Amino acid sequence: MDKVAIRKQPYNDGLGPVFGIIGGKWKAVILWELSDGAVRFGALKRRIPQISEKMLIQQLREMEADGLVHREMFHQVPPRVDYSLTRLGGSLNDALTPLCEWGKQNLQGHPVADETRD
Amino acid sequence: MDKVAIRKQPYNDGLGPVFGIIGGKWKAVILWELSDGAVRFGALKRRIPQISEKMLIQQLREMEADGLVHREMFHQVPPRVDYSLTRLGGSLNDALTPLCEWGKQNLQGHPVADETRD
DNA sequence: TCCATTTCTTACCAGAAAGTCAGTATATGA
DNA sequence: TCATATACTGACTTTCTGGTAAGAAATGGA
Repeated sequence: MDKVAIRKQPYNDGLGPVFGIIGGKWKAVILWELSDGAVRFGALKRRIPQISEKMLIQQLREMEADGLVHREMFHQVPPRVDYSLTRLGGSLNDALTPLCEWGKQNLQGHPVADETRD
Repeated sequence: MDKVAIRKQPYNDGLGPVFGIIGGKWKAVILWELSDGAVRFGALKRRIPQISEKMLIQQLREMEADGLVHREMFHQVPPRVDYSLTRLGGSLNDALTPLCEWGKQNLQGHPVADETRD
């Protein structure tokens, strides 16, 4: 594995490191998709259609290294790999739900996320 | 003001847009620093020493546009500008606290945020 | 006159993050 | 023999983010 870029964040009562761990475009989404149990790589890909394979793998690997995600491979052909949340990943997911709720309540139809503005 | 880059996020039960709004290196930190009332630009700068003026202004402007932050200028010389949270910004801050707690409990001494790894 | 103060703007640049696309391995079934 | 499915890897390119440095405006004070 090659050198992973530091995802550096200013410290701030714990919030900085958190964004270091789930910052970026995909991590939180992936975490969310894993919340109801183990999912195969391919299935995960289908659940998040916009992501590229490369990104999905890259993010999963980083999350695995950070102890959020568990990876289990079955030696079959064609190969099968299941991803699931660790206890830590699950707890992070829990900590994320208020934020998710906030989004649902306050960001419906908000221009951010699908438009450009001046 | 020039075209602001879209901060595009994949939709996911509200979580995508949320990261569109507080994603990036500084927003959450700024939000946090505003939690105990209005702060002058200069004071904010001193509270977050690592941030550059350009970034601070840029992020504040985006947060203002997103309705998270209120900007009040006093016509004095030298100029004085106060920033404070809107109700929306405050509620986002609240939604952020579990995440912050999670970070404090689970990320103490974690390599992310101040190191490089392989 | 010249300097300091404060908030902000602009131009430019480096590096990081994310995207595209082609390729690899292996057993199975047609 | 050949295509298929699956989970990846690597090279390359594009887009985005963040950083530095310089300067503008306006007034009061040395």
